[in-house]
Amino acid sequence: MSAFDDIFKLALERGFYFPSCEIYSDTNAGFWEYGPNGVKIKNKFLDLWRRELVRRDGMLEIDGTQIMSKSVFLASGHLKNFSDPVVKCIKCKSSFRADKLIQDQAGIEVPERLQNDKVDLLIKENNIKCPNCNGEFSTSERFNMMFKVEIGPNHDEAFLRPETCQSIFVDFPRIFKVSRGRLPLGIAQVGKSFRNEISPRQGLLRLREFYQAEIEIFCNPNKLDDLPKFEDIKNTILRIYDKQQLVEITATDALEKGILPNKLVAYYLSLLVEFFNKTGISNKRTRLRRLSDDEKAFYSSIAFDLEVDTSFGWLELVACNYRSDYDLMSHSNTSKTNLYVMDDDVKVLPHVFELSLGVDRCIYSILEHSYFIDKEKEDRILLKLKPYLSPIQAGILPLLKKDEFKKKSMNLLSLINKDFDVFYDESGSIGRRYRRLEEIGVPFAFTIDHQTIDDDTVTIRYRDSMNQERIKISDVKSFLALHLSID
RNA sequence: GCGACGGUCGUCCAGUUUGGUCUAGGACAUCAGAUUGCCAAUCUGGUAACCCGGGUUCAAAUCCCGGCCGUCGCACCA
Repeated sequence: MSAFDDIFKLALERGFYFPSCEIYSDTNAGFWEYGPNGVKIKNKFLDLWRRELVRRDGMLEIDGTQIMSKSVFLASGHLKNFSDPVVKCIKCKSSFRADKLIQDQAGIEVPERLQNDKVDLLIKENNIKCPNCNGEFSTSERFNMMFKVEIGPNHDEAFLRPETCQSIFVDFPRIFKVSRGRLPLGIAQVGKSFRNEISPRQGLLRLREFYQAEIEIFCNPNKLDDLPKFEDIKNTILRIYDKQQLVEITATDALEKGILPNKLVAYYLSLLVEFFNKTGISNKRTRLRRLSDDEKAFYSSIAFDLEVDTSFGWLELVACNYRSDYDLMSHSNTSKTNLYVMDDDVKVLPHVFELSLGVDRCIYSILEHSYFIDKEKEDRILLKLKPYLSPIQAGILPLLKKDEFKKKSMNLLSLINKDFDVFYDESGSIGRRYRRLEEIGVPFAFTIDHQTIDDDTVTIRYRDSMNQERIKISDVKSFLALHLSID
């Protein structure tokens, strides 16, 4: 059984995530729900992201709408780049851009918005055949990854955003102004994005509706090395993969050797790495992969992917793109809005460095890297989640199902359940209850036993070591606060 | 989207070849009770499923058709 199967089974059995609308048979692939435990991990993961990136760097967070107007995507290039007519050979199944074929074989210029039936007619009239096998073509289809929606009684065209960052770009001028922003300025956002993937697969790894946590750093392109806060991360170790080679190198050395282009990129990649070091994803199984020119997105001049090693191989978790002024320039032109800002008395159109994180993939990776089977102890399954990411932080377990034990348990529960995610369980043997807790990653269990009745102390049982020690009930709150702290 | 294979309690599996005691069975999980009392104990009892729609038939989990979903491969993945 693969690690993916183990996690998938655990996710279904313990309510981390599961297919959307699963009681109906017409549910579509690529849509998944987070159950109670999944939501708690996701929220805690995002809290960590905010702590280590947004607050640490003084970024501003916004929450934009998921439906955005057509003009946004005219400017962003999404409409243009994803409305190509595609035909498929019936015989050999190869796919081709229909407009390219018609141009190549018949020399006819095909207008971009030509309707599908007209495209099909052109193919028929000009007797265009598959260049591979000379086979016939199917009727043409348009692949646009964006979901179209209709607004109001006139069915005005709008779209579900295929990436959250467009909100940040279009909101930039107001935020910069009203927040009295200064370059470099990070604007962050967590939210849903939507892509109509052709074949979504593998649970949370490829979704049609998914969470992104994106950061756009707006900067002065002439000051990419003028960054005093670089000192904070100059010794951060980065694992950079380029041209089939992995180097482990400090941020400073990476700059000096020209592996990273400037201090701004080095700084934010370092913050990102320091954040991931706190997620429980094994540092040795991550890398910053430099993308080659033919892999990069059309808007990107420098691109690194933060990747993690999983049972599927290397998986992209964060796309880090230097988007230059591509976005602000095109939004400025399309909307006819001035997006220049003042930086030290000089007017600049800011450049953008982006850290675009796929939340769902991160959650999966954290689960996979936390999953252990303890062969010594009857194959006990445990999720060694960081305590601050665990969906439940402590279990409260009466050793006996007797009234005085239950009463003490309830007292402890009400003492801490507003500040922490805790779970009370009296069902089954004490060993079984410990196992149930560690399977969802609960790091601590407090057991109310005979001695509790005498002296108001409880047993703490640790998930990873299975060790036990005693603590006063009055100290439980501070114990948790201490052991759930991040640094 | 194409091709191959598959879809049965929460999970894993038996049953489908050859339609009929299948009123769908087991294990684990779960719930209740008893017993026990610090690492998945035992006993008793319970809850719980044939992916959806249509067809063939006296009779469909089983055969046929369509759809949906899943795994793998191809293609796609700004």
